Amino acid sequence: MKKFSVANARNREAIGQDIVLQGWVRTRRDSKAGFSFLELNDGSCFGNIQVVVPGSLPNYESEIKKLSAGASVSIEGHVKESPGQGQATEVEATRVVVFGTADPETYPLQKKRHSYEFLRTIAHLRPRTNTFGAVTRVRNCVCRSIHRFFQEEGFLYVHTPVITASDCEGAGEMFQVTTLDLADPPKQAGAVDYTQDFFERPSFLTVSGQLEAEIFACALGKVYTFGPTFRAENSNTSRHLAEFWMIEPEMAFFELTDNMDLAERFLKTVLRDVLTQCAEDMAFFQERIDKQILTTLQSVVEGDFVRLSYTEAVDMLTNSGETFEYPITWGSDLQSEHERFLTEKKIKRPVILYDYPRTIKPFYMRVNDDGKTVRAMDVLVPNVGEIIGGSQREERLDVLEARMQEQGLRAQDYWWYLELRRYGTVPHSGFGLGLERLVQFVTGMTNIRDVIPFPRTPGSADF
RNA sequence: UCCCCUGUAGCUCAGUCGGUAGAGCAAGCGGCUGUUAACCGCUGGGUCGUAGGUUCGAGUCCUACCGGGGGAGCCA
Repeated sequence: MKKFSVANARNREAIGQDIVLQGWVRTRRDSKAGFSFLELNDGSCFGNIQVVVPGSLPNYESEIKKLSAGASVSIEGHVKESPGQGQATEVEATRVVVFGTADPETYPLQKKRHSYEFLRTIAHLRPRTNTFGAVTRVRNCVCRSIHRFFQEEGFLYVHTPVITASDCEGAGEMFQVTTLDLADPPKQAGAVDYTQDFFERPSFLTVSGQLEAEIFACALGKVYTFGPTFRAENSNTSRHLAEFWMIEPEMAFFELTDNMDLAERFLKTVLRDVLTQCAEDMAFFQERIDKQILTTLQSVVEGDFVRLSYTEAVDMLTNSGETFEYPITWGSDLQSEHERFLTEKKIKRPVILYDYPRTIKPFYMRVNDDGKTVRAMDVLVPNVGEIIGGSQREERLDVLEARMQEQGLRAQDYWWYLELRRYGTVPHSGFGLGLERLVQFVTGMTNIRDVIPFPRTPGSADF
């Protein structure tokens, strides 16, 4: 007999076949007519398959009648059209093998709604819930779509290092990596002697692969990274993780408008793929998580992103008539409330803001001819806020050196980065996208800790 | 890190003005049923986050700590 996934067995085309199904019991309902219904799920799709188990099976009284949520089984049976409502097919079991029971007295998952807070405390079991199954499948779909998009656009997937010895990435607090004995580190003149550490210098977990990605873009054209990223910021919000996955494309011969075009095309492709490939999971998010999610995603796919310069955005906010907690002044960074107003209330679509004041952006962003702004861009989406941050990179050696000096950075720490400008420099651009924020946006899940299998946040690294 | 809220049964929560603890779901038992968040009845289930304090008396008021949530900052 052939093994079928639940997804395949639920398909009408399976009717008439003798199959094997293996998975976990979601519920059991008994009929006093002498048989039982089992709802079985194996992760292959959102829905369960209904298995009808006749009372004539030899282990019916001894095992089947004791099955409860969470038990694991292997079922041999015949697929037929279901006479009941709610499913196209069902399986009439001829044999049921119980792999493992799940004592209902102690099994934490019940046939009811649990809070996400509680489910986080049982991260080893929460993938068995409807919501986390759906999140996991959508997250997988997003990742597949990301790779497909870049591969079809001619990008090379490059692996930038997770461990970095340069303390100069400047994108936030870093986790230090060391093999020194922290209780008694070797010392030299009162300070820790890092020449005795594993890499013979202080080293850290990466906060961005961008600078290394630029190296490959400046040799091979279009590249992207997709890997884990670490921030030791003590930020406790529904949009931040200490360990998250980031996608960073980097393109030679791309100016900022090319960068914006790519970002827009990229997001639309991913959303379109999720809508078509995860329809059943998305219907669940629409029903139980966010009643607007399908129309929101659909409108993003169909319409153009609105592009506004920072200066235009400041004017729009100033003239909006809206009262904000924080004042709007040209030259200071926009607050969350400002960004949310633009993308959720005023424009009600994704917004790309660009040409930010140079004083609030990092050294590597290209300075505009006005001398006051840089070629930065942020993509803002409803509900999540900033989902993409990127820029055209400064390719002029002298300007870059001046910018580093302006921001108090030592040129020798960046010697290799500067050499990219010294030898065959090219205009280039790129952006960074947080995978979990994208999954949040797509699913409507409000807490980022519920779109990653094992969230790491300040004070929390269980499982 | 700051501000606000919160912690009561396995889970989700109620608990009034300070007077010895409640519901729904889950579980166990029984009934009913081609059922589908099944339904009906009965039963068991509690160191009220922790430690102090006020009081004749604290789930309730006060303080500290711990956990969780929301918002802010930082960012992706």
